[in-house]
Amino acid sequence: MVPARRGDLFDPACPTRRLLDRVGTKWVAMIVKVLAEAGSPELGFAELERRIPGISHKMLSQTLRSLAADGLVDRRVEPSTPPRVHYRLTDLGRSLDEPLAALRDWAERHMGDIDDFAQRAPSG
Amino acid sequence: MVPARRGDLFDPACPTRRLLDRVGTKWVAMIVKVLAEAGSPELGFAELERRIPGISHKMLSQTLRSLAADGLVDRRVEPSTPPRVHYRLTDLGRSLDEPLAALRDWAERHMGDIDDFAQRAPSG
DNA sequence: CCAGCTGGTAACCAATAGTTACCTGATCAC
DNA sequence: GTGATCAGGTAACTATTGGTTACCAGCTGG
Repeated sequence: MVPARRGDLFDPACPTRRLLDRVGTKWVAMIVKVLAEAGSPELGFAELERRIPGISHKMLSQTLRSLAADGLVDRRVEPSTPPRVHYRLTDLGRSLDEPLAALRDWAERHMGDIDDFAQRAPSG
Repeated sequence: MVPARRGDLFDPACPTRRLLDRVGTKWVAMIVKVLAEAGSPELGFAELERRIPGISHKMLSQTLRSLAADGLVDRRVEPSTPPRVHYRLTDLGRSLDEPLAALRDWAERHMGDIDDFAQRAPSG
C-alpha cells in the first residue's frame, strides 16, 4: 500500500481528503453548531433532533457516531430507563467549529449574491 | 435566545443549507484551492484535471459547471479547434477560498489527532 | 480517410442519503 | 397481568448522488 502522505491534499490516498469530505457535510456543520452554541455543555439525542429540523432519525444517529468515532464528540449514556444518550463536543470538536462557523457565515452572507446570479443566468 | 431569527439555517427550506452542502465537498474545496493558488488567473480544463489527481473527468466538468452556475467561477471558451475551456475564480469564488482554506487547514492540522484517536478506540 | 485532439455527456454501476418500520425493556394506565 | 409508551438504535428499502467507461463533435494532420 502506498503510505498515506498526510500533508498532501493532492495525493488521492491522503486521509486528509477523506476527512475534509466527512467534515464538510451540512449535518456535521449543523450538529457542531448546535452543540457549540447550546447553553449547556451537552445535549441529549432527542434535543439535538428537535434543534435540527429536517434531519432524519438515522442521519443524526449515524453522523453522531461518526463524529464520536473521530473523537469530535463525546457520547455519554445515562443509565435510566429508557437510557438517554447525551453528546458533547470534545476540544477537538470545538476547534472544528471555528472553520465551520466561517463557512456557515460565508454561506449566509453570500447566499443572496448567488441567488441573484442564478436568477439572471439560469442557464445552469 | 432561541435563534429562530437569523437561524435561517435551521429552516429546512432555507437555501443556505443547500448551499452549505454544495460548497463543502472535497472537489469544490480542491478546485477552488487550485484556482486560487494557480500562478495564472485562469486554468484550462485539462490543466485543472492534471492538478487534481483522482478527480474524474465527469466530476470535474460537473463541479465546474455547478460552480459557474452559482457565479463562483467564470467559464471562457477559447474558439480554437478543438475549443479549449478556461476557468477562473470570480470575486465571489475567491471570497469562498477563505473559509475553505480554514477548513482545509483544520483538516491538515488535526488529521493526526483524529487518526490517533481512531487507533485507540476503533469501536467506531 | 482514419486517428487524434478537447471538453462534454449518456449509460451504467457503486456508494451514499433518506424513509419506514421495528426492536429493546422498564414503566405506567388499565 | 396486558400492552401502550418512552428513547435511541438499526435493518431493509428507495432515492439520490458519486464515479467509471465509452462515445460524440468536428477540425487537423499523416
